[in-house]
Amino acid sequence: MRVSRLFSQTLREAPNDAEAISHVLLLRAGFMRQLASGIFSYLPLALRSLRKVENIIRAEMDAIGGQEITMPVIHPADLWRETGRYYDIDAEMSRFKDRGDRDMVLAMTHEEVVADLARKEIKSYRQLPQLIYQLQTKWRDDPRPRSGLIRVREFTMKDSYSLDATQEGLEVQYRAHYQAYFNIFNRCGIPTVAVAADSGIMGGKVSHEYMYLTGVGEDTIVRCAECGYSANAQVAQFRRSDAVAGAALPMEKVATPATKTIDDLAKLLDVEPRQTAKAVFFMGRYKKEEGVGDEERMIFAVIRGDLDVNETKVANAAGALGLRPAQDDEIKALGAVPGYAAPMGLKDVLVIADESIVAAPNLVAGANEEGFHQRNVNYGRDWQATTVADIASARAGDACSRCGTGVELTRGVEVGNIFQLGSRFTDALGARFLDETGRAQSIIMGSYGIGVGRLLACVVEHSHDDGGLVWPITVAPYHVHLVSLAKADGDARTAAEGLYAELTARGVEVLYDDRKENPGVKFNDADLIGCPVRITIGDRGLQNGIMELKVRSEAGKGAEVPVGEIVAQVEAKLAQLRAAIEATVVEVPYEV
RNA sequence: CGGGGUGUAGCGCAGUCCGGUUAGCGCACCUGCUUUGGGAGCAGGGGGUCCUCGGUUCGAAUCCGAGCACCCCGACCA
Repeated sequence: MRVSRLFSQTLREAPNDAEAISHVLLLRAGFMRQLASGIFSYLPLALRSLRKVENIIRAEMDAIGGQEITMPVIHPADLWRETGRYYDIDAEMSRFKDRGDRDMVLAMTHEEVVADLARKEIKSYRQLPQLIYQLQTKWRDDPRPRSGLIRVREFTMKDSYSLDATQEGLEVQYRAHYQAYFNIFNRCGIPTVAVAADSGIMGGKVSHEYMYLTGVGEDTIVRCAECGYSANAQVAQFRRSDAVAGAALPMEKVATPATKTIDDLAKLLDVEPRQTAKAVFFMGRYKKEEGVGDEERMIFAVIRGDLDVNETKVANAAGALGLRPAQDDEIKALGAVPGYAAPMGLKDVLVIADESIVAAPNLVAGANEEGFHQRNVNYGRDWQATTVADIASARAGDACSRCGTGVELTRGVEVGNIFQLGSRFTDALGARFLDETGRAQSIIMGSYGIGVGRLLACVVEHSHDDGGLVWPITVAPYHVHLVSLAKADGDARTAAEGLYAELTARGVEVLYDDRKENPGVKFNDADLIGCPVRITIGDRGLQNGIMELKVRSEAGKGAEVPVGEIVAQVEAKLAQLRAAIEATVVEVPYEV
């Protein structure tokens, strides 16, 4: 491709509304342009890189038996009603009517369509297992797109779906994805970790998220350096510190004016925070039926005072689709006193208690009266929870649930996820097969996603410098950026045109800067666009019989290469870069 | 949805507080000449619903009201 003919232009200055480095560089280098919040056009350079990512994904999916298909972007709402997700999912799914007044939705994922295909196509155990996948547009009306391609509303996702006769079969396909995903991310040049995750709207039990660790990430990951335990903070487990032991004492009301926080309270009564009980109120959203608004229920979460409540865990324990903090007037409406709420004597409230509460005797809890607390509150004797569960958030330094070492918290971007779905969707849609004995059985499903654009953004976050992008060879839009310093016909131009033609003929992808620009402009653009290898051809070098070959990722001046050796040296360098990436593709032990 | 911020040429910005010639600067773009190995120089030139609608006023980019868009933090989410 000739730069003079390239559709996009580079920008000297970044648009003011770009903050994340991947966003800034992809805009400046002319890879993409924003149309609306979370909606982007991908220009020729970006599309080339995206296609390469997609082809890496295809190769790995095909290698584990995947068959590529394409499913519709627009689905009839009835299909989503059958699985119930039409009601479970809120405004994130966009809905509209077609001309026949039929309810339709924009696809945010494809479990429903796959289960529908399965019920129509799969009749016999002989047809199983299957693995189908697609690379296709998703629309998720995210309330808060941000950071360029890291979180968008319209995006391309690779989603694959496994269909199996048995749970064991599902696990085989799940493990195949587990490794294939590492292969994909490594080939794209980014390190990732697989972490235990919440399954969210997918349901199911086992799932992993693949995290690229970076400060710009929005997910918090709990990791143990000692034993390797890693989990999304939403579900991360840890060992709670011991409670202060003692025989149960009689309850005793004490005046505690103006103690809205646990710290104030502990100080006033001269106890440790872990000797108190903390109450947090949420409104939980429950399944919405046709034509009816959200049904909300008050949830009262109780946890030991030294711990923090984890909303995802509370929602799961309470069976709610989502939570929001309760307002003071909602709390009062139930007869509780904000700041002094007691778990005792509440009615019509779902009480979720953390495991830490049950084992801790003689806690200080609210007295349900402004300015008063109760001492010596004991679980079981004085109050009961609807559910006792793990609803605590792990913090840095908390003891690892496996080995007891202090855990670390890091931030990450989720570039992929894998779910063992089981038969939730196939049961809902009646997707069954006949087993060897002629009995109908539910098809067992798994689903597996990778955000292609987000992955590309992570590659940029991982690989750039002050000059711009530094593409791994595997996803670079072009292999070679050929800079011709010639502004008019002459030896340099002839040599550049000749090399461009020769490399292209040999299958090397070349971006050829044939513009009549000053050298500085061309070098800066080459650095910004970030192709792995740059060749510079100028009259000065040619007079000495050399061209310059520089590797983008290596500092310093490039190498002077005799004209006659340039093609061979370029090919050798490209092979070397490929080999370096390939060396990162290794077996990763499977961890649940 | 809550909090904060920003909307003036393709990009970056000034002008707005305190209303008043023809709305300005840098980069980018076009023409010519010169220059030519790390964002060149000179000269000439094109490009604007000053986010939108309404109001105040002799007069609005500027003041008032409403709305919209985009960004950041949070809620939320994959």
